[in-house]
Amino acid sequence: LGESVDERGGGGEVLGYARVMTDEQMEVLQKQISIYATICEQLVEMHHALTAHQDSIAGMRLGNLYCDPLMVPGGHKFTARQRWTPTPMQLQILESIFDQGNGTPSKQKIKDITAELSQHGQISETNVYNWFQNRRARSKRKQAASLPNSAESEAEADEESQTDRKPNSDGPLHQNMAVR
Amino acid sequence: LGESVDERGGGGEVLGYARVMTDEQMEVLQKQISIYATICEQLVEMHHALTAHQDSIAGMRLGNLYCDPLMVPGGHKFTARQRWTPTPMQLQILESIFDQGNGTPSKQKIKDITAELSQHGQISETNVYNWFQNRRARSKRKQAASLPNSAESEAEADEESQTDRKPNSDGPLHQNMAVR
DNA sequence: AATATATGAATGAACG
DNA sequence: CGTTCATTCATATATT
Repeated sequence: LGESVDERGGGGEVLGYARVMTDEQMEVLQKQISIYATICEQLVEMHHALTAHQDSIAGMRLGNLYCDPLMVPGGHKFTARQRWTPTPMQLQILESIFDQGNGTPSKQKIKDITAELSQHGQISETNVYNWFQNRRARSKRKQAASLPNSAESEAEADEESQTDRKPNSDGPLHQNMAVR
Repeated sequence: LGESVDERGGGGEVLGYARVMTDEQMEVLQKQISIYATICEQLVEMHHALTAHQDSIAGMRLGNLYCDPLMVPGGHKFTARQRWTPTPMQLQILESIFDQGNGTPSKQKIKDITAELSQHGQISETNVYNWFQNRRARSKRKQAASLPNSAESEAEADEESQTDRKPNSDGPLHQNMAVR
């Protein structure tokens, strides 16, 4: 692990806000992430070890426990979800695949990916397919905001920025902490 | 917690280096951490479930590892994200435009509207876009809830489950998965 | 304060 | 593929 936060100041054309972190803070952050990474590794390992023999522990799929940390102090109870929701693990994997560049995966790729992801929760090929479609589409739709204003510095090519706060989870930044 | 990340040493002079992160990077980081946090939560939960019958409740050995200075228990964020709030003036304008019927605020329209509204406060095209999306969707839902009750006297009895509607994911339907 | 509701934003799925 | 719909999540605001 390690690495983490690279900086891309971009052409220096950072619109919107920027926050400043001291080295100490950076370290704390990295450590934090590192700790999670380690814990996850160990837990996953443990999981595999534990489920190696009795792999059918009451259908104890990690993916099936969607975290439903909803408040619901006493109102509803958990209703089954009608639409697929990627587990964090699945998301992690999907995201990393997406970041590897190669655009929309081929049919075969989809199958492979689905196969792998299903180890982390229920999922279908359609889900994967849709996910990539959406990811790509939304990632693209992001250039819309800043085109009329070309008066700004133009350092690199693929620098996108936005005028106001338009937080979008889309990742222009290919920097996912590897869990390894 | 962790308000923002700046400030340190009151003198106002920063020793050492400081790095700058864009909002996007912050988001990526937060998401990353959040994912790990969630995965860990679930794994721990699973661990407990797995070791439940083993009288050694010692499943807590892991517990000591989590140190979590930055994380907030509720959401895994350490920075609060502010969301756009329309000013009364903006809202009024939006509302009137909405009432004009044009259900489809085309891209160009959005730009225009945004331009106009920005004279009355901070706003982005995405905000406008979202606003119309929500407005329409909710206005639709409202009427769906008011006129219906026709034949369906509904012996009902389902606790609160309006659950099954779309058989979750797996398998069956595949739309045309283009192979690119 | 604690809880309830309104509403901006995120996103899986579907449409053309 | 780009756009749109439907549902959900999270936060701001209102209510007790």
